[in-house]
Amino acid sequence: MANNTVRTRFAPSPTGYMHVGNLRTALYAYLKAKNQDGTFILRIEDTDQERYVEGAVDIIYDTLRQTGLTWDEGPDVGGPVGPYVQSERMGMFKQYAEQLVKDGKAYYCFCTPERLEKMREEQKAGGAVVGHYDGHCRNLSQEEIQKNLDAGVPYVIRQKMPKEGVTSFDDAVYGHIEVNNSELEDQILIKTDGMPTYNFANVVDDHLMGITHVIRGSEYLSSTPKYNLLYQAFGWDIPVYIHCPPVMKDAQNKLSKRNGDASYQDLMEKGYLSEAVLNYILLLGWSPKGEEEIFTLEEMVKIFDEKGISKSPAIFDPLKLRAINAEYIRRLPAEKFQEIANPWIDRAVHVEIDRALLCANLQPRCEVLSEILEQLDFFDAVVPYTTDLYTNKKQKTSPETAKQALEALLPVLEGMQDWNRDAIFEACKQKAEEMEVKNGWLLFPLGIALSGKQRTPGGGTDLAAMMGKQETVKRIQDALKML
RNA sequence: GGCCCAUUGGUCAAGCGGUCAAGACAUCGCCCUUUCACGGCGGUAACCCGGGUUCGAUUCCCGGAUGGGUCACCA
Repeated sequence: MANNTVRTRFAPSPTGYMHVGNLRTALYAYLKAKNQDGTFILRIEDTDQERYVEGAVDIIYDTLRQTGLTWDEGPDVGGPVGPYVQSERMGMFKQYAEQLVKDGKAYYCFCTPERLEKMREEQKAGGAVVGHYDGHCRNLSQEEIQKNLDAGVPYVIRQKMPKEGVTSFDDAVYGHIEVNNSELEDQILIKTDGMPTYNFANVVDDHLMGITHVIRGSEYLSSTPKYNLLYQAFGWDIPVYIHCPPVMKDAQNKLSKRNGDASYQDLMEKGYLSEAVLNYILLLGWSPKGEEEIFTLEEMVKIFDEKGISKSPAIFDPLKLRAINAEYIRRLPAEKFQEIANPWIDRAVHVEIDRALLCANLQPRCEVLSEILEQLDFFDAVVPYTTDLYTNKKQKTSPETAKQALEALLPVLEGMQDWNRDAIFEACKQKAEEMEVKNGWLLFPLGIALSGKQRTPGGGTDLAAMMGKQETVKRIQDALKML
């Protein structure tokens, strides 16, 4: 891998399921790297023990692997700038903060939580910016500092922020953004326990790992100036920022991890295809140049351009996901469809049927694999129904005509030698011609008799072919008894 | 509340001073048809509101409204 190329990272916290918003961030980071022939890095940010969820790291691995977002450097595969698990990097941050203290760009702060609390109350009463640290320890004398240090007074390390002027940066998505430095407070770099704050660790890690493009959610937009002030304090190169708008559940609420169907795992269980999900989230907040919107991962890599990322939040639309999933299913080679449909068919059907023929009928009728279950509920046994199902205006059928139709069909079918789809249909069609009736008049009732349903994956003759002669004849005879 | 950001049909969105304002999903209708689908064809449907700037604003500027984000010894 060449030097100087793009290096992006996906840095999730193992705090639970992977929802589509997270996955989209990973996708974009992967695409950006690969589009430039760069390196995609996985870093696990597991320092929040409070929220740590058992097994969450595996979910991250599994999701990225299943979607094909393979990382070039990461906890398991290693790499030149490891370790890639943040908890294993904890020891190294304090020296960086102390370097800043030496340079006069940061300072020890011995303020107690109680004093901070009191300070905030006073700010509320006065006119000062509420919440900002008042700089109490910013100018302690060397003697005072040493005295406190010697006495073992707990302290944090804070960065000296400029009090005037503006800090600005150019985001690849949002453009030029600037904030007044007076809005920024002296941020804590190292906590009382000696551990770095998230922001600090993030900057140091990204720099040490040579990240050139930081791709993350827009919730970081307003803290980016703080990040940049840190890069500047160290004299490090500032990365390119690509902030992505949030994925919403509706106009008001972000997609929540709690909401079941938002997670990748749940979508898989519901019978969505991994490729389809990836394709949908690609389009959630990003638009391609042309009008094609179905892409393989390889194609995505080729066409991805962060300029296509939109600035406003996008609402997750399950209907569109379904449509894209349906498109993927339809494009599957027949054998492949049968392969992935089989487990679902197994759950619904326990008798022998012609699965190849079934699948040929199922494939265009199935938007999500889980639908297979309800669609095939009539194979084991006819679904209980009433004879008014035979009434169909368009086919001009009724229970009475159905009786005639089935009585006419029964001997035809009983006389079949070769029991296959085309032969059955031909024979039935001939019968219809002979009786001078429309195919539908004759065959619509057959479907009802065989299934007990008006909607089935395949017409009457298809169902007959699938379930076999014996079962077909039996079901017609049973149906006739009701008429 | 301060600051930052956003606002095109129901949804995702193209647009980047002059367009009959793309496309996709959804929806409606027609065709095809042994049900239902697939497929094909067609329809309905949008620039948040005021002011400017300009010969001309969806596009640029300023307000307002609405929505989102952010203001921790959490990540």
